Amino acid sequence: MSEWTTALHDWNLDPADAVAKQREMATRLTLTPPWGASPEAWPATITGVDIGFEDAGEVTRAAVVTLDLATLEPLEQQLIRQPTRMPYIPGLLSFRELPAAIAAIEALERPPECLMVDGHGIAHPRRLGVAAHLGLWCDLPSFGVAKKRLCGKHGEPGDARGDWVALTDRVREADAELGIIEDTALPRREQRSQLGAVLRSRAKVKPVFVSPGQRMNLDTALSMTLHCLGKTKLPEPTRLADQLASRRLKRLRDA
DNA sequence: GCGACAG
DNA sequence: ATCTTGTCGC
Repeated sequence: MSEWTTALHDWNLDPADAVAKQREMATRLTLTPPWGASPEAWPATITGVDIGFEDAGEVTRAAVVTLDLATLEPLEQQLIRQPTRMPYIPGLLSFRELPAAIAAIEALERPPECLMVDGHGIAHPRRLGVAAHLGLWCDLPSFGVAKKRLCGKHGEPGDARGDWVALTDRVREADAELGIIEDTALPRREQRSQLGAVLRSRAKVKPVFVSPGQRMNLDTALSMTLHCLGKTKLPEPTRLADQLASRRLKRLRDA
């Protein structure tokens, strides 16, 4: 894991180059979904993506689970294991997790139509969290559902499932182009950017952070997340990918 | 200069 | 993320 700077597909990146690459890629994001916030126009499936590790991080495990979006029944799943090539660096998570995630997605027999990723979408310092990066790479609508905040500020959402508050951040480089500055009429000094939502997915449980990725907006990402909610804090696609990627399931009852 | 910091 | 059992509470 010492030569992690050497190759990620066709990239040859050290941290500074990765950051530059993120700025460039954020430029190519399109926050317009092919369908709206109402279920009638949505695709037939949604694919949950998550990454886990073993051997003190030496091995990366990428799991993808495709569910029928109407019934939330699992249709197909893939699990890929490969040597880890990069350490974890806050803000550069996608460079560590994407190679394996992409391999898992390519292994799917049924082409994914929409991706729900464990992590952030544009709720990232340079607006390119894992979900956005992966959606851009696959050219698929994508959004992120993260368990912790990476950047931005927010209040406390209400107690009921479905309650949410906005996650906003100071305006950054890509924001005008992305169209996420909430009030362009305000003095530059007071402008804020709309990154996503802090959603109470389950009563009395810490909220999750929902943010759009590629070809997606907050309304639709929120609607889809709520629609995919089962009885737990995490929506089904991500929850299932999570238990697949996490080694505990394999240890307890390997099947 | 001092924190904060997805998985 | 991961190392880890039982346990308190809705």
